[in-house]
Amino acid sequence: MAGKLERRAQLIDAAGRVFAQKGYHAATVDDITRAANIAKGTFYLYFQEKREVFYEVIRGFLGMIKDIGASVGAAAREDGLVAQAERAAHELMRVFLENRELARLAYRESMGLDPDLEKLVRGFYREIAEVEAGTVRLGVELGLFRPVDPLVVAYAHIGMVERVLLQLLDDPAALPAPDKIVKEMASLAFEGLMAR
Amino acid sequence: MAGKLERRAQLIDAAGRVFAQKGYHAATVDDITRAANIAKGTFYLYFQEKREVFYEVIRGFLGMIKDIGASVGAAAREDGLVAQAERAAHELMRVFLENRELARLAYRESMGLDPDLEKLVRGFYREIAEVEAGTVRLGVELGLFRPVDPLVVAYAHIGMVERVLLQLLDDPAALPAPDKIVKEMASLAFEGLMAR
Amino acid sequence: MAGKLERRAQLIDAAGRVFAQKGYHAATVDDITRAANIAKGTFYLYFQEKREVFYEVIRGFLGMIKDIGASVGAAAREDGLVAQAERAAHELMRVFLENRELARLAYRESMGLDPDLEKLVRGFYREIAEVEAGTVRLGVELGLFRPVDPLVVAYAHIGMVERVLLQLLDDPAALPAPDKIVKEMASLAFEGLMAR
Amino acid sequence: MAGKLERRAQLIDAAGRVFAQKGYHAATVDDITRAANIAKGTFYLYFQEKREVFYEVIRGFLGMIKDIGASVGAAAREDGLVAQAERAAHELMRVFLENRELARLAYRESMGLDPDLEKLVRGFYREIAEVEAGTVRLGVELGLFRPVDPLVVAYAHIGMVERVLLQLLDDPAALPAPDKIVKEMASLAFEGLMAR
DNA sequence: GATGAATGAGGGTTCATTCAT
DNA sequence: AATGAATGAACCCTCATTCAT
Repeated sequence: MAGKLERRAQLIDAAGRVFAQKGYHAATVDDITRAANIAKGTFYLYFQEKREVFYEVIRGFLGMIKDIGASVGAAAREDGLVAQAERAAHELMRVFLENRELARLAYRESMGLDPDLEKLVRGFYREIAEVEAGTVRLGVELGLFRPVDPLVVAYAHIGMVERVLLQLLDDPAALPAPDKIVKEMASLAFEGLMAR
Repeated sequence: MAGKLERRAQLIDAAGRVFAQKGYHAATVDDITRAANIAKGTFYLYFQEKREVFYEVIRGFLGMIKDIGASVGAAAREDGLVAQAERAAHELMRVFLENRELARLAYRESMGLDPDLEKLVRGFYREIAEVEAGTVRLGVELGLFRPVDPLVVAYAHIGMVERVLLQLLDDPAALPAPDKIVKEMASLAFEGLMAR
Repeated sequence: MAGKLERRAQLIDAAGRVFAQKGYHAATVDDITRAANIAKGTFYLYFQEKREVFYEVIRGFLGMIKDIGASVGAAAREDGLVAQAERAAHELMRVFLENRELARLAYRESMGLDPDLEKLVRGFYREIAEVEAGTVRLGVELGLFRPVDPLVVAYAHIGMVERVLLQLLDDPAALPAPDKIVKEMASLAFEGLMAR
Repeated sequence: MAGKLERRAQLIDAAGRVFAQKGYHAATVDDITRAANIAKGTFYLYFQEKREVFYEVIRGFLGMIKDIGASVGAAAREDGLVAQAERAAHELMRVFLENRELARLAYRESMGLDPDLEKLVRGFYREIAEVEAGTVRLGVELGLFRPVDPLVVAYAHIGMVERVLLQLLDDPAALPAPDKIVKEMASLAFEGLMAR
């Protein structure tokens, strides 16, 4: 009954939990199959090698993030860029908080393990950076924003969010409440620090 | 003649090159000792275990970054916060560009290998975040900056720089020249995006 | 077909031969798996570590000895304590002679390798000493024996047998024939040395 | 000032303490030189290899035991064999109790490490067995003892003493006081168990 | 498809011994 | 004689992957 793909998905899910807890290297194929309640050999009916599940785990997580962009972008445009950015930040924060360990994992170990995976991650960054750069460019063209290099600004925005979110996962008590953080970062990005 | 500490430093250096190239797990102690032209066993006269050199490699890199803060801070204060920030960004960029592989390594593998190492890295972030937050707080108190949460802003600044630098290491051709990047980021941080 | 336990038993057997020949430390896991015609890694499917097989090897040997006590004890009681003791001594001698190398191994290396193993050996001595002490105590109560400290006598008996058997294994030519030895020791234990 | 031989003796002494505490294999040459307050390399000016010190440590201990035989034998002969035997047993007990760890060590690890050492130990047993056998033979010839095989009896006596003493070292509380033990064993050896 | 026993390459670490100073 | 840094062989154990059932 369980089709090949469901089974595969279950394995990716189990692997995600195991990797998130122990990291890629410390997690054994045995750990994963035990977590998925299947025999060790069965694993290799669904994946060629250990790295392949890891790839899928990360791909899944990055997919969740990309979906945010899509869904926020798909939502009503009328409420302005700032509101849209805030909504996206909120969503992102939710995804990170709901998948803490996975988020940390993706950040920690997605580079340097495997060329394919690295390509995936770089592609992910390029993609979201381009989306963000597109938004910025639009704002500039509309005269809403100063003339800036859209790509640099895009990466800067990504980094801001990334680091603050990771910090939030590591030590939530040290930072203000999520809503406050989102507001602060949005105004930082749009308004800058200077007093007027 | 070569004191114990120089020897240790040479080993850390050799290990840094090996780790940077192959990553922590793929690098063997053998690789390191071969790179350092010593026998395998000699390694263990200077380190208790493989993780220990890695710790030192990362510590060295983080130290270089912290030194920037110190040296820029020590330089003349009169030229204002903005100029100071730009100088720090330039220095940071230089360190990253001169130690590309090490920088990538530190970002890739400094988390999740070892509790001690993790503590080191978190401490590093906390430290530089506090310094940055202090600067921001000062700016607010002087009335130069809007009232903001200094810590959130500090982490945001760190993230901005971090991500842009990593992107610069990965694909320099995609971004503007370093000087341009520094200016862009400084104005983004201080002025924000909004047209006035 | 071969159940997990048989396989384990085969390994213990092979290990016994290897350990008996080379001693615990000189024997490598490789030696053992080669003797058992299996791959090195397979060993670790059946034992957690090298010490564990050794433990089982010793446990097996001590078990053979304990079984003698049980079987002799279970045999007819009517023929008196002396005859029973002689029968036990004969059996013991047979076990030692049939497992020379194992016997020597057990005497050589069962102490000081591992706390668990040490506990096993001490428990073994305590157990057989208590059985023997029980027999002695019974003899005293029946008025067959002089009043003595049963435990001291028990250990003395064990030591007598032990040392003579080890000597027999080392240099059989220097001692009388087994039957003669058994008789001599029995009369020494029961009658003492004194001329009457 | 410290002649070569004193130095060697100090090293043997230090090694004895280290071996007694950790056993032969767990003790490193480093442990020994540290215990002797000398540099590692210096060790090899006094011994060819690790096994050699161990040999000397064991030889020293066996020598202490042989000296008992000599000294007791040298003492007045007039007081009879039984008294002499009791005196020897007392002395032996003293040596064991004063060198607990060394005694255990000699019993545990003197066999199976090294052919030379094994020859030493076998020679030791043969020697004391022959002395004891000589005494027994004398007793028989004098008509004090029954006609017995002196060598079997000698090994039996050695084993009795050995096992009881080792048991005393392991768990003194389980046995009667030393004096009581000596008396018990002497009467067991000479008188046997039988009620008259 | 599923199982899980078997494989064997690989790597970190120890430590007796050597040797240049 | 003494030192202690350097050596490198040796070995235990792990674990991704395979394969017979």
